[in-house]
Amino acid sequence: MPELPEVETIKRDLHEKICRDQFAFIKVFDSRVLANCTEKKLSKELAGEKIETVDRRGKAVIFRLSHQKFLVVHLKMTGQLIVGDGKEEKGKQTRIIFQLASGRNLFYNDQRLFGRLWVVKDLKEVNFLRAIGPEPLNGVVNPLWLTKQLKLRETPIKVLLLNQEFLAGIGNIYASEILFKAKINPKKRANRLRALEVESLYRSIVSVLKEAIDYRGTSMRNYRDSAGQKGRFIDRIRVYNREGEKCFICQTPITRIVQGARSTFFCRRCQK
DNA sequence: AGGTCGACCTGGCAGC
DNA sequence: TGCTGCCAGGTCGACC
Repeated sequence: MPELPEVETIKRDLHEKICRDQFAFIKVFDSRVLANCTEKKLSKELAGEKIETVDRRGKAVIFRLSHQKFLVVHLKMTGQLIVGDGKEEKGKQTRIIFQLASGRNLFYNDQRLFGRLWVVKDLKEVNFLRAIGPEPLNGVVNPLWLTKQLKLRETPIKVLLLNQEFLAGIGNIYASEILFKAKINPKKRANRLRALEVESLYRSIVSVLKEAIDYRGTSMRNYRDSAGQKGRFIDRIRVYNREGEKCFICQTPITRIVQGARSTFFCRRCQK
């Protein structure tokens, strides 16, 4: 579910709300979400830990704690991190409740149980963080870097955008949206993009992700922010999940294809 | 090296 | 109403 803009929204809100608060008591309702520890170990490791910062890397939320320790949360498709004032009831999908010293609760909800949490001393202990590519919005990624990287890849550009070892944080919604904005056919091989297309792709990656952050993400189905609110970028979506509906530019019906077992949406006329 | 597919799960929705 | 099948924002590992 949550891609870079959704996770960034959650990260900013959590940093604002619970930074400097402290974990008090942790209750686990489904231990399948614990990637590298038991309920007992999680409670023991976190109890008394102060939250120094809340960060993001790709689609993961990273709580930096006192005593050189990190809580890493990957929300996968349906995970949510929601802050309550301490009076809210546990929901059907609540898998963990973190009670904070301030009396508030941090809920980890996850319908499909794909999400995972790690407690580590070193972020390199988390496999996907070791292999993850650069952040698209932090200045490392630029047209020159993109040009060099694309030259090395024969894979269809849509599939490459989903590869987290290439770039961190882009998922299925934004991959389609970025390529629509850049007017690039999702089936086009990465190394076949012309200089102008690479330039356009770079600008689209940055502008689509930034705009989606401004709108606090996209709520297709399950996504909610840390207050349980939906993201508003759904109103700015141009192609995702719009099969058969008219392209906003040329009125051609939007096409759905399958690439790497995932749906891709695009306009046959605008994206040559 | 790159691709494709199934597995991991629950639940919403369309169609019959 | 209720059943079946399909689909879902992510990733991993097996296999070709």
